[in-house]
Amino acid sequence: MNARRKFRREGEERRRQDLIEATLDSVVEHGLEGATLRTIALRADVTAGLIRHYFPGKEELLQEAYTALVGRMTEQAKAALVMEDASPRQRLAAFVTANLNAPIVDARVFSLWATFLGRANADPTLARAHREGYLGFRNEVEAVVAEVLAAEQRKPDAGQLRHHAIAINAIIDGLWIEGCLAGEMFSPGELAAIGIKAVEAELGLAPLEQFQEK
Amino acid sequence: MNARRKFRREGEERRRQDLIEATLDSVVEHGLEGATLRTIALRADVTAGLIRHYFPGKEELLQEAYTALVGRMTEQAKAALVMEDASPRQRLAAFVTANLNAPIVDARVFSLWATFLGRANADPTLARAHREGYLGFRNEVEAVVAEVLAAEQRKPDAGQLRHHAIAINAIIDGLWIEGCLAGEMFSPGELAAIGIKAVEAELGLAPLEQFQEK
DNA sequence: GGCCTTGTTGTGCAAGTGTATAAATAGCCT
DNA sequence: AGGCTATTTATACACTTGCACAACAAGGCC
Repeated sequence: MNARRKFRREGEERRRQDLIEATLDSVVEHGLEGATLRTIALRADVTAGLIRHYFPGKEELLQEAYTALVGRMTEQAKAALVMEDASPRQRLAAFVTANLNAPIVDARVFSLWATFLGRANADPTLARAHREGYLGFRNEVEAVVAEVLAAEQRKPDAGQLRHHAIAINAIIDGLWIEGCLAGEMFSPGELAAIGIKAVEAELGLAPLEQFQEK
Repeated sequence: MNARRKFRREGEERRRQDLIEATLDSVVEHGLEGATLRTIALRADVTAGLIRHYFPGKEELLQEAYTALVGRMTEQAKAALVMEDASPRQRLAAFVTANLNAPIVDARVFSLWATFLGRANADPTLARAHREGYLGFRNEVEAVVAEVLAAEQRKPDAGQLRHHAIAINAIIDGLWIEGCLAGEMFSPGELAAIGIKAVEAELGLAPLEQFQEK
């Protein structure tokens, strides 16, 4: 007597995205291996069998989900750089600020980032996806740094530029983690302020309208 | 005719440590949920049933493993601070250097760190273990920073001190991650050099025997 | 309106999971 | 030497997992 479940046919792209989103949600909640096909399907309001219609297997689904996550993260981060009519220094500050506030500072995103990255050394596919995202990010940083220094009439060589980019990248990453893991320990905007000061110190820029301590 | 497997009785503490080590190895290789009791037991050269004799269940085993990991990490990190006959500034530099080289910079440790932390927001026990380790670390940083600045006749207030500690912590964490994930992209000692320069810039210390760029 | 493609469901299955518990034996104590 | 006990093995069990496949029906097409 159990009637068969009603369903609607969604467009292929829509379904795939829904499944990926449900996968990320499940991973946040239950971990990588703990996110089962049935859990994912339940969250996508679909039965488990359907997943196999869109993805060859669980592994591929997870990989696509991670790729989508990394893509979204770097896209959001870099979006802060496209500002018209702004000095290089303002753009750099805006970049730091954007990366140290919501939605990039977010416990859910961090959970996903850490969960997937934890398996990077055992899964070359994940490792490569991360590497590409990371290098893209760092290149963006390096480009802005070059602009900032050029505006200050300074001509660092390639090695110095690279070191600045690595350090600034580390500052942003480190503060991002602190914010994601313990957001309530910081007042709004505090992380961004710390980040901007640290970045400017790294580049040897004189503070603008602020006084140095003492 | 299968003879029963031979075995030796190990001391309790020894067995517990072996099991914890085997657990960490399995987590690195297969992930949190992928590390099954049988895998762990195999690695510890023991049968699965024995685990239940030392730990109430899998969850408790994982928690103890994580606690052991965090303890080892913070212990190693802080060990670099106990130096006799060294100026505060030298101690700070040694601290940064120690944290940006092996064995702290290590792909396996990073994998574990990320894997466990990925579940911190869903598992309060893990979250607390991390929080305690992190705060202890940051307090150490803050103490050294205070010494360094005092030696330079500077008297930052509590807020400035806190901000410096947060920033320096971020620098170390961020560079640590870069080193763990892409160690081969950096020449030996390069990360430590970048870190020391960034930290000194953050604190507004004049470089010692090096020239500024340009 | 009826058909036909294919997105979607439901069921089945072998392998593997954590846990429980009985059976064996290693090694200390007297 | 021989027993006692706690450590260790081995087996059993209920349940979940990823995957395979057959049945079904949603919705475009003529």
